[in-house]
Amino acid sequence: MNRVFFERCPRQVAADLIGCRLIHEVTPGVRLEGTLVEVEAYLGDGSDPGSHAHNGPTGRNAAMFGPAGRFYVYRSMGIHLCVNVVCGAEGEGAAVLLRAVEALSGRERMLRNRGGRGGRELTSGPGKLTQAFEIELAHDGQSALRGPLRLLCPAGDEVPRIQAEPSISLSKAAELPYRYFAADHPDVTRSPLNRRARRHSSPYLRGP
DNA sequence: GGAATGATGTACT
DNA sequence: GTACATCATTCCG
Repeated sequence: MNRVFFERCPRQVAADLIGCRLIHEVTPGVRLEGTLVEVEAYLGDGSDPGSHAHNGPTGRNAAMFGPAGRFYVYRSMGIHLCVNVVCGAEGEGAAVLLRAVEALSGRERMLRNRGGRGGRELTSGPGKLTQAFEIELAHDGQSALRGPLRLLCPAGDEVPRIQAEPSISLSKAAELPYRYFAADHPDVTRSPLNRRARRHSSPYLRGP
């Protein structure tokens, strides 16, 4: 995985990210690791009304307009943090939101971070995974290619079956954004939790 | 199982 | 003031 990987269309990046690893080396020797099983693409160039970048750069979304391959971390609904990877060309404002992972290592520490909520509730949502992985606002703008918090493509040949779920209608856009998830992990997120998905009764990481 | 709601920070009108 | 790229809790069946 290199910077060119992220300099493509966010939908291609999103599809290729499924099955990749999210790694957070909190301190030397303490390593949290998981497999990405659900992401969501946000297009750039003002073409995605649902994107934080749609109305141009602000203090919060500045990282989205920086070079590809860096994290964009922001506070959602006042309580939770969400983490994206910046994609496309610099200044384009494209990104992929990391929505769910399957925990691989450091599960006990994640469980503590999550206040004891484990099982499917451990990392099955944008706010949950940032809490479990100890992702903070300080990671905003940092590289996703190297550093304590980073993404890694597995060398193996385990290529998960990918499903794309076009969110057929945001109130503002026709068919954006796009959610991608590993079909092999239908249980990682609960059924529709966010209002938008509920409103349009679109399946939210439901099994085949 | 599914639906409604409060908590809470920030950007923006 | 309003709208959110959410989550946990509390209802109801």
